[in-house]
Amino acid sequence: MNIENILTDKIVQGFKEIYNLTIDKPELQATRKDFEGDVTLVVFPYVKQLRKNPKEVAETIGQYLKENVPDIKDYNVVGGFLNLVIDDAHYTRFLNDIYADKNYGLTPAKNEKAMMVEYSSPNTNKPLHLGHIRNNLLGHSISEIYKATGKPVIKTQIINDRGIHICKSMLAWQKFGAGETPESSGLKGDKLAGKYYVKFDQEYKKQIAELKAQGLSEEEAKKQAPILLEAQEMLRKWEAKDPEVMELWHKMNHWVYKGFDQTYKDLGVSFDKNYYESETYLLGKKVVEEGLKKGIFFQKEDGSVWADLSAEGLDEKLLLRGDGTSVYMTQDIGTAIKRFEDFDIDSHIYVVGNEQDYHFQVLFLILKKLGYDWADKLYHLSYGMVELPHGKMKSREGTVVDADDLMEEMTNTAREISQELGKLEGYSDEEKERLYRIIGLGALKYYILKVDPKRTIMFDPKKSIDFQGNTGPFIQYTYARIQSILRKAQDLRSQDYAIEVLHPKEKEVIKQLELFPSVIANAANQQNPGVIANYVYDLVKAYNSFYQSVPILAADSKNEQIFRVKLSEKVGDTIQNGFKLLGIEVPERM
RNA sequence: GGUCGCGUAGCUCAGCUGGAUAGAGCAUCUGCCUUCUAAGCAGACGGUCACAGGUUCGAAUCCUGUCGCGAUCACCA
Repeated sequence: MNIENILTDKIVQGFKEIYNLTIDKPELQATRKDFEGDVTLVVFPYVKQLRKNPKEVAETIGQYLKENVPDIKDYNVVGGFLNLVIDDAHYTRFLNDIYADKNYGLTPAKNEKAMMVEYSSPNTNKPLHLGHIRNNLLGHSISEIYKATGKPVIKTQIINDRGIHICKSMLAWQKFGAGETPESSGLKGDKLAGKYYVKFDQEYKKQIAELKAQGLSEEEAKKQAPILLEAQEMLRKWEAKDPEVMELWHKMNHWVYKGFDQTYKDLGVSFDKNYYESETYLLGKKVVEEGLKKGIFFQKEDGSVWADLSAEGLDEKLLLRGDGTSVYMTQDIGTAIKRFEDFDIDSHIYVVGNEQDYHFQVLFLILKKLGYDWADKLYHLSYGMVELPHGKMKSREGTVVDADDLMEEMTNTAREISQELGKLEGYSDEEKERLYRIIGLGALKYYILKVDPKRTIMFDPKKSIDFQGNTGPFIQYTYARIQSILRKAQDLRSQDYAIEVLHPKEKEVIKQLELFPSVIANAANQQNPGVIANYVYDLVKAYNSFYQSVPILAADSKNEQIFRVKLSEKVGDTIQNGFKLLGIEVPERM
């Protein structure tokens, strides 16, 4: 049992017995390095009610804890701070207790309803880019983190496979593609579709220029360009299920899905269930119409249906167009309801960029108005944009950082650094390449996930990402070194130890290990994988400091060797488990 | 203009459910590879926590206002 739980119970009991005062479980903090002690209780909050001075209260509680908690060896008081010294025996015992549990900190799946997590949600007219990488990493990681708290999770994406943008790439392929396929061109399917989406835009711009030369205004030209009219015509045909258009649509989407699958696989993310916009885009209509009958929504003269959210401090929001067709909001209403029908879930996270904050605010409000009791169990995991040094990514200006390219670049950088350092000599090329990928992707994933999701990330592709300091490779490197020790000390791992006194650095490492379960809970509560990343970093810092200052395999006594090897192994396990929550692999060597 | 988010070291970021003297990495500088992997360790340098008020024993953290940056306020998705 970790020391904090023991102590907080005793502190509550102490206040009751001594002062007859009932208090909440206190928050303990780590004692500052410049003071003696391991954990600290701040007594200021209680002195007011007790009308006693802080020092006296701290002394009294300190004395009580020393007498009643065997692991409290001593205490000291500085102002209103009660610093408690914990016996080394507690820490050696703690390591022993958790040593054999390979899943220390992780809670097995509880028997309760699942949570659905939606992320990625790509358009099928262009490849995935850096923004999707942040989205996918967050979605995958938050799913893993919830699973680690025991919550069953169902991962999903909504694939935006319909609409004018899809028709644009289909049309351009039809006109200029000359039958090109992924096989014939050697391009990934999503790249091929993206190529023709760009092609469309080029042609469109050309036509606008021509029309302007003929005397039309910019606005008129934009509306009248023949290629745009053709695309709109294609969308109408699609909605009428024209066989020829449907066939083309199926063919190109199939290419794109295959390309996405490859990117997802490389990125290490996956989905339990896909939803397609083409299958769900009409769903919300019925619900909205029923809501209209019940008077939850209202209708304007042109027949359009609206939600009035002015009482909630928001505007009116369109739900159905005058011609009865649905909009984005309508679709999301329908999709949410369908998901709660399809699956036995009690909550839902949408991993979507913060430019849609307002959309989700409105969506959740509308579902609540419609009377769904799960409406307040919907969360928008809103994340900031990824910005490049020149500003935002714009696909039309070619400043998009492609997801596949970026992953390859990271692998290349890992390869260069590794070769420069002369690491991995003697391993097969295949093995080396596998490790370069693990390291390169580790750098990328860690770089993105360690930052608080709501913050905008500044990403400079030229400078690329560091491999030193607070980075994925730094942590992976520590893991690899631990594995090296374990290979050499195989025989020590099964033996028992008896340690009386700990090296201060060892104690710091175990204190860090003690925090792991609560860190996972925090990460889930805050929906922030960065909490895990920064924790693992702290653990590794503590371990490295220990590793450099005391020998592990050449320790003074056999007991110490065993203890230190086991401690190293546990740190390795925790790095691995922590990184798994971030979707980052860990190398046996590097 | 309304709403929401952000503003901490030269740069990238922690800390934010109020607690002791503000924490890392990068960059710059100094040491440490005959010892378990130096992608490492130890140290130096670097701060009016955007600004101004307020709340209290105590504020980077909570409240109000100001400034700066971004997003959003579409019969786009």
